[in-house]
Amino acid sequence: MADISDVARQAGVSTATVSRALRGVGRVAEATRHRVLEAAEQLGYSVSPSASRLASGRTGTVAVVVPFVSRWSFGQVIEGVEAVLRTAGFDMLLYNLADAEGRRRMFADNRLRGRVDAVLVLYLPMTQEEKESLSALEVPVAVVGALEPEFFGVRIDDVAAARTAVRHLLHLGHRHIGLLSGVPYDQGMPFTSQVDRRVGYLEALAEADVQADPALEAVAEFSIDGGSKAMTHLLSGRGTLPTAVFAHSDEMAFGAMHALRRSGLEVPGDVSVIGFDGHDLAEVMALSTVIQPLAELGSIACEQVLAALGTDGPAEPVHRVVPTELLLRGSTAPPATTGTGPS
Amino acid sequence: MADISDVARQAGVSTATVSRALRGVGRVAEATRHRVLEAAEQLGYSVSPSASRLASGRTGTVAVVVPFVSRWSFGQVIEGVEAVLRTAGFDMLLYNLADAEGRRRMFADNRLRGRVDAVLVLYLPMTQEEKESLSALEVPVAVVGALEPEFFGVRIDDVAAARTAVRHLLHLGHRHIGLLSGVPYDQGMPFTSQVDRRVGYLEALAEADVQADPALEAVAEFSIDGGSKAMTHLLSGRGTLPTAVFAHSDEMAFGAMHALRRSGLEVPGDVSVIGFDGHDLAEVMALSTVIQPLAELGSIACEQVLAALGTDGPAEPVHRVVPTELLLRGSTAPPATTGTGPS
DNA sequence: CTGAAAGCGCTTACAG
DNA sequence: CTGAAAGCGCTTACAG
Repeated sequence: MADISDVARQAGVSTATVSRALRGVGRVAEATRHRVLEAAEQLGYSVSPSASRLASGRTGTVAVVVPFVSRWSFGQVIEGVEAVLRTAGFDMLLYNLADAEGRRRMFADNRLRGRVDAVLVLYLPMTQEEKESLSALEVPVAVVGALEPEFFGVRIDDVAAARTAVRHLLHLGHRHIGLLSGVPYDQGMPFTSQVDRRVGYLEALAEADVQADPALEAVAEFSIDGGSKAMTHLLSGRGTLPTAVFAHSDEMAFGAMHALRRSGLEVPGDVSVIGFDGHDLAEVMALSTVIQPLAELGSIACEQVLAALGTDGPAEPVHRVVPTELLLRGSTAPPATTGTGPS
Repeated sequence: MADISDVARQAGVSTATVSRALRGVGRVAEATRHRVLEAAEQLGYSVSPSASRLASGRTGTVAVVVPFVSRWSFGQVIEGVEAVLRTAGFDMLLYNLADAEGRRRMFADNRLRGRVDAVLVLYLPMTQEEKESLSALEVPVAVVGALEPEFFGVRIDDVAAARTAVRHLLHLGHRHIGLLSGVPYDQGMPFTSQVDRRVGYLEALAEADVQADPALEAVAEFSIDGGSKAMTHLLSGRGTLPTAVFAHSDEMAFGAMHALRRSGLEVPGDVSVIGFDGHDLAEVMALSTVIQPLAELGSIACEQVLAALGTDGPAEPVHRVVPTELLLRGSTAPPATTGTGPS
């Protein structure tokens, strides 16, 4: 491979000029620039990323840290991030935490040091230590799904979104509303979203003077299977059966619908179901849901750190909250007239 | 940040020894190694990736090139890749082609040069030029979904898998079997899978002496919406209506089921549907499908290139075909007794 | 607008 | 087993 000195020789200039001409920085005479470009073209030259990184300290790379790559909602956010990155000419390094060991490697070992110009953390509750380890990187960090004072951030208003969903069920006449709550992957820290969506649920109930019933809450994984298990748990409970459930994700809602049908119950005839996310398949499943703009959350976070990388970037982390939308489909209806729900 | 010379000084050795001790290569006395490790620990030293790359020529990074990050099946493959990479301590650079422009940037501009030690290409039909651009990288390349002589590769036997699925429909008594075929994202080159699955479909029909009917084939995007459109197209055709359809992906099958229900047709009462992939939601949708081990395809491809990176790696590209499995659920049944399908 | 030169921080034959 | 030194290929003040 030709290197920068080959190009310099061919163009009859110094390597410094080649570097400037190729990157379009500094003052280079038009004619000189032209000669350099031509020489580079002729020699099939492309700059060595490793050398450029070492000399400049810039990597042209952004890390995206996710709990689970293959979960639908993360795919959406990643897509949003990727589009912005691609346009800006940045590379994306994807880190899947997957388990405690992966997590340790990422934070404790400071895996990211020197590898990226910025970090995007998607829906990950972090300990104080983990946050400090990120701060120690001294690069812009944006969090999707929470607003931390020390980082950029973008999220939806989970309390409001959940309240709206549950209000709708209340308006339909439901009084026994179950909550299918998701837990973060390591079962350790609950993430803001989980807590907030529960708060919204409780607020809506309180507004309507409906007594909250702990027996109507079930916690499980953020997945089809989790939703199915949580629903099954509620159905097998000794207490009141719900006539409607609010799930923390559409995938949980799908699992719940499946569990209900397996128990011989109809949606929405016996139990109404409302989900959260705006999954591709929600339409096919006729699922009412709270739509959140996942790809946009990713794009915004990405733009935040990219802006911070610029010379006139913000000095302080910027935070942003984006709106959600309740989309009603066939999975929600008034409760059966007996008002007692499925027997 | 402490650099390698700080560690060397602290440990009372040369930087060469620090480098060897830290990486565990070459001969280093146990006591020396110990002192180096301790010094590095004390100083909070971590090697500069940029410097290490420049000096060694290795990046510790593998590129994964996909047409669409957020499609379910790619997420599965990526997860398989990622698990292997994480264990091996490699980073993953994710490139989403998305459109012709992204594609051009990847191949023509040789974006990958100097950035990675190996490349994994997922389900991407490539032109001769694109393949040459990959070869020019002079790093191991593995393709998932096709077997190219010049690259490592892993795939399923699409012909056999499709044949098995269609045979099942034939055994049930269907004679008018539709094909919902997927097209690659840029509508340009058909990918091996698409072609092969159609071959399997035609072979199964031929075996059963069933005349293939071009009016029963529809081509659309590999998505819910694509499946819905393709199904709608078949239903609105002037020719014979199918009593069963074989879709190239579960997502297409979901879309088809949706389209059928919207037309007042029942699955499998009026039309049987069989999908392909083994999607998370296939169980909830009661979809019969051909299960392919997507994550495993990713892991295998990744292991192929990682092995090639080792000193005793294979000289020639290795190819592998993994088995699929037909899983029957409630979306397939014998045709209505009239034998003419939905009216 | 352009060049000489230092510097980025490692790795790796080579010698001993 | 260990070290001196070259080399990896750029970028960037600094000077002119």
